[in-house]
Amino acid sequence: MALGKDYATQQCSIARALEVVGERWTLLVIRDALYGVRRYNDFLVHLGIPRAVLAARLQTLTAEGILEKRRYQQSPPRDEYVLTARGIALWPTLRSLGLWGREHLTDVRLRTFRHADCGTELGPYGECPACGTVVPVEDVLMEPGPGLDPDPADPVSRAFLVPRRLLQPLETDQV
Amino acid sequence: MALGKDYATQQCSIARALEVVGERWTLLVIRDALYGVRRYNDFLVHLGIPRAVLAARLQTLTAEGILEKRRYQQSPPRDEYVLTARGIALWPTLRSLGLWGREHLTDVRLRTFRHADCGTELGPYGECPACGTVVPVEDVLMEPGPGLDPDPADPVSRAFLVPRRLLQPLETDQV
DNA sequence: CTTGTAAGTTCGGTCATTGAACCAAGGTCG
DNA sequence: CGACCTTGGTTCAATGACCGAACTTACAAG
Repeated sequence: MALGKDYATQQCSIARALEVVGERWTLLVIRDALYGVRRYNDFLVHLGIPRAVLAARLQTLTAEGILEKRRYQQSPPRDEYVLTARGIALWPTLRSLGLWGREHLTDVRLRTFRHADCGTELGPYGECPACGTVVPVEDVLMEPGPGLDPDPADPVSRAFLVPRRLLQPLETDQV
Repeated sequence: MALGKDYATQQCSIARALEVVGERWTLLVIRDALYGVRRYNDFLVHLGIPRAVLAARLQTLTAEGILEKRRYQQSPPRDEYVLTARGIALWPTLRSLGLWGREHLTDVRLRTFRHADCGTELGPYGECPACGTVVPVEDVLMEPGPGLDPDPADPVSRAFLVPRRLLQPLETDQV
């Protein structure tokens, strides 16, 4: 556990949140899940995470109600991990964290997020400045930016080179 | 480092951000800095963090330009750590993370954040719904909520039992 | 019946975190 | 003067987390 009992003494919802999502890799797993990744192997190749750590994180996130494990084929038995409402609710946090990283650290535009209905680029908190509304996560269009490697090694990164809606299931087989 | 070279291969500003602020304790140090904590000892007692880890985090955050070390008295020489603009820019991220934690994990209202000018409770991203503007961090009033321990052990937590503006320097000596 | 795939588990080595003890520069008290 | 206090650290041994590689299971395809 990232913080364990230490954070339990903290009377703060930020500390509580970090107990759940503050471990290494966890927020990146959730990010990938928002981008449409659902399968163990896709997380694995896209994140470059050790297998044991990925298995542990998926289990913790499932236990915390952020991901849901569901069988997507019977034979051979295969499960996928899908974000719950609780997990999807982390989108504004990840959006603002990514924006901070872009503005204060990288200075390169790697991805652009737009309101799919009107094409307007999202504001800092995931709202649409044109429509004046909070955009539902499934109506966010993720576009590749100029800073991205045009020929990445793994199939998941390749799938992200074309505009996609958030939460739209990734089908690496069909790529 | 939280993610080290592993994250460097990720073409993503979220991953870059987590390289800098994703290590254990780091976001809680920044949270405390936003709440007005500036001194080594105040961070220490309020967070319950090991001394060596605190020293390491303060150094990293200073090197990354998120905190600034400044001398606040000459004799004996004493330094304090103050947030830079880059550090203050993490407020929306911490605000949305805390809100997520409150809504999805704790269900108890530990603190309330208001626009100091008009008393309206802040919206999910730190904006003032009444004024329709983004509230500057120093104009955010932090109020204790009913879920807080009314008699905490450390003086920093005691200072937080009374409404305070964010970034207002904590003077534990005067409490 | 050999090979392949998806989703893991196991394991030895390395790296980070922890808590306790120690250090140092300068006060303050008697 | 000498003893103790405060602030802000450093050092160190023990524990725990993470890492990468190898192995496992369950099934399908050729």
